[in-house]
Amino acid sequence: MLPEIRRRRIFQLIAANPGEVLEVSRLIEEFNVSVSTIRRDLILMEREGQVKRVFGGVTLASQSEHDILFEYRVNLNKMEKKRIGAAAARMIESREVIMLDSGTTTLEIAKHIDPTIKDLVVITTSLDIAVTLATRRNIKVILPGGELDSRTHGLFGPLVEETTKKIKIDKLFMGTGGISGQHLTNFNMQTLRNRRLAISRAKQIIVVADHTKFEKEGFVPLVPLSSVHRIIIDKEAPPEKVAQLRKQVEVVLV
Amino acid sequence: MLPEIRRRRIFQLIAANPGEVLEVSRLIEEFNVSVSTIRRDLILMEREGQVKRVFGGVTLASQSEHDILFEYRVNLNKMEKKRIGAAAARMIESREVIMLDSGTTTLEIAKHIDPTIKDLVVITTSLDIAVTLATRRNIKVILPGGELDSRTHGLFGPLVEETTKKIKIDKLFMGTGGISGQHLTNFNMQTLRNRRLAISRAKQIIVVADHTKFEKEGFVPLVPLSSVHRIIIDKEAPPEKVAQLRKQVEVVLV
DNA sequence: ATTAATATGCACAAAAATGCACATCATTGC
DNA sequence: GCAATGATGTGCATTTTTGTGCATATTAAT
Repeated sequence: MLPEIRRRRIFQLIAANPGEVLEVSRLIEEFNVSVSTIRRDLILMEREGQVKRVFGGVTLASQSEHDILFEYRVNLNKMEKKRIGAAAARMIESREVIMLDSGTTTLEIAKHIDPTIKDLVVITTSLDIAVTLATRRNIKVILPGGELDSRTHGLFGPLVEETTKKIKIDKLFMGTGGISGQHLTNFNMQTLRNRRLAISRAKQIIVVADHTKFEKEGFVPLVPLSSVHRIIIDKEAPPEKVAQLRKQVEVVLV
Repeated sequence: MLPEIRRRRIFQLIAANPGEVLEVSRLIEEFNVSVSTIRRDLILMEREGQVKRVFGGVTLASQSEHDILFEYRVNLNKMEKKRIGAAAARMIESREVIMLDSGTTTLEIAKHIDPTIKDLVVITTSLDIAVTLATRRNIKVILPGGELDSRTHGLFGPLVEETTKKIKIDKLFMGTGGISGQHLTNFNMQTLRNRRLAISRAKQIIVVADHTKFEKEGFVPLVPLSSVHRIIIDKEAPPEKVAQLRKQVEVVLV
């Protein structure tokens, strides 16, 4: 059996009974491998953040099931998103009001926010971001309300707009569907209005995008690039595209 | 038995009778281990802050279930909560607008909603419920917005109220801090206003409570029992208390 | 086919958990 | 108060689990 397959099976066994502890001895029997192998698997999986090791066994890292889904998606993430997220997080300062759009890259921003930051207010349409930041005492998390989109775990609709109208945002961190010539583009009509409104309320707009966004093109132009203050992209981005981009907006390569 | 499993079971035993003191001798019998072991467990658990040691035994560190970390709470009285949740879910019908309060019991309601239900609208302050229902195509999930409470994973504050004012609710499913004589009680001032407002907007109010709620008493009266239409409790509830309750409100035992 | 990279099992050292004996401390009854 | 009783804390030997280095096997890459 391939180690990767074994590890997935192990995870399935653990996830089958959330809240329970699965014994190492049980896993040894199940897969007919040595203690060392199982242990190394578990160490690996713990580093990934999926599971928590306890003396003699393992449990799920998070007890509520929805965190599982969410952890999965994070693991599908590329290193680039983590780098982008970390770079963006360094731009956040104490006592600011920031808005985090929903998306996997913005989720990485949330994960990288300085743990010692003071009195930060985060407004987000992303449930995943909200849950990630929920335990942070120094951060006030506010959700604008709205209807829930099942695929993105993000909020949309008139409620989002209503709330957005009322607030002032220091920094808006936004993902994008694609980058094309002069515009950021969007795939989704529903979030278009919400995003435009958020942009209008923000002092500074920072876009995060991995290099694949140059190859994609949403069917709706969102905003002209010139209205964005800064864009953070990973180094894999094609240099000629980056050069072109630099004419219109400050580009940060990470 | 793994030490971690034993400690979890110990915690469950303590939480099964909140307010009562669980004796060390009882635990020794229960797990067939030495005094030292139990004692070391309790010292550890006390350091975690979840439990308070007293001479000869242990109690919950706090009276309010809401002060217990969410990860621990979901596993408390799990079976009872599942039964209650299933019963409550059977009362939900297609094309209704329901509101689900945040809490571990209401989360069980969400999990048990009939998969074939049609055009249900669920308004909830609970992120966990929202994520649980997110993938259900036949259910529209709406969050009222608000500030996020880390312990309950629930939303609170003026934003919740604003949204609540605008909607009509067919059925409101609500948890409670405690049940005392004539009133439902609350531990939390923050959610008090939100809950009262929700009650005023709902045609039918259904309260879900496991039997431990009889032993607890929040410090703020929430609403008189008479204003509730139905209350769902598990069979472990003391019969005399249930009888008393029946005088004022329809009681469903599961 | 050869080599490099990874995975596995084993032996042994380190750490954790457990039970026991004994000293100390809290509680109770007188 | 003061002794009796029972609970608590501590040190130590024993058992179990964990971590580590190394040799061997397996897989992937050229």
